[in-house]
Amino acid sequence: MELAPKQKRPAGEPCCEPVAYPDIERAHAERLAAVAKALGDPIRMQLVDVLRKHAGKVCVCELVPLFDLSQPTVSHHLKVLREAGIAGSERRGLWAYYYVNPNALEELSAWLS
Amino acid sequence: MELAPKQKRPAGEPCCEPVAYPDIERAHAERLAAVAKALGDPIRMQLVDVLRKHAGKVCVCELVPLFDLSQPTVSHHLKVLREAGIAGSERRGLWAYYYVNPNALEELSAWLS
DNA sequence: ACATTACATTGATAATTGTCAATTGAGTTG
DNA sequence: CAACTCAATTGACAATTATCAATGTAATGT
Repeated sequence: MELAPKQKRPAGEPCCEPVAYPDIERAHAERLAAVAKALGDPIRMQLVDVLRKHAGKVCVCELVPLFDLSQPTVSHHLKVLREAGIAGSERRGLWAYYYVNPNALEELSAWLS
Repeated sequence: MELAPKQKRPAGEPCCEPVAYPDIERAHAERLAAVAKALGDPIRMQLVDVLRKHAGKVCVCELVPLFDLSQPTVSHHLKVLREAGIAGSERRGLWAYYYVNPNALEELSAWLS
């Protein structure tokens, strides 16, 4: 958007120490933001919480009744978590089991602290 | 949405150990999700990163040129961060200085690990 | 007072998202 | 094969969001 040469300070004191660097390279920010975005919904946050508390894998048929949502909607949220790398799934016969991939969460957690 | 009595197992083995609990109370999930949602945009992620790296407060006039975005758009993102409790601002004369409120990030970070 | 600067707000718009009903797909049982 | 079960996908729709241009507001400088 070309907003480059905007530095016409009003003669008075400058606003602050010279510059603030965008250290974090864009790619990293995008990756972290993607994970955060996937967590940015209360339903998905609860899904992750349930999955994490059950160290093993949890059947979708157990997850759906936990929420006042249609099965397709829960399925949608699980897909979002999958695509963000936060959750993984595994089919076993008729059922699908979901689990949390701790790496994705650690990545964000590490950056946050 | 009344999807309660859905437990008609197909006679064969059950899908998994009885239940998965929604331990996390909804309010907490909503709070955490709100913070995550605010971080769920690459621009805001970079804004937070810059603010954090500059322990002090950073002038908006330094933040705007870092992005290929209009000043109102950056202002919008800063507002989102403010409303999520992630950032705070302070006016000093003509300028506005933003800073990160570490508590908000810690809250999320703590839950993540 | 008037012009200028910094930032916020408003209004508009295109893109994204959360949700459901209906359907599809895949696996199991009879 | 036919009937059934679990989960994913599709299509539709309302709500939210990211963005910009234009305007507003408040402080500063001349």
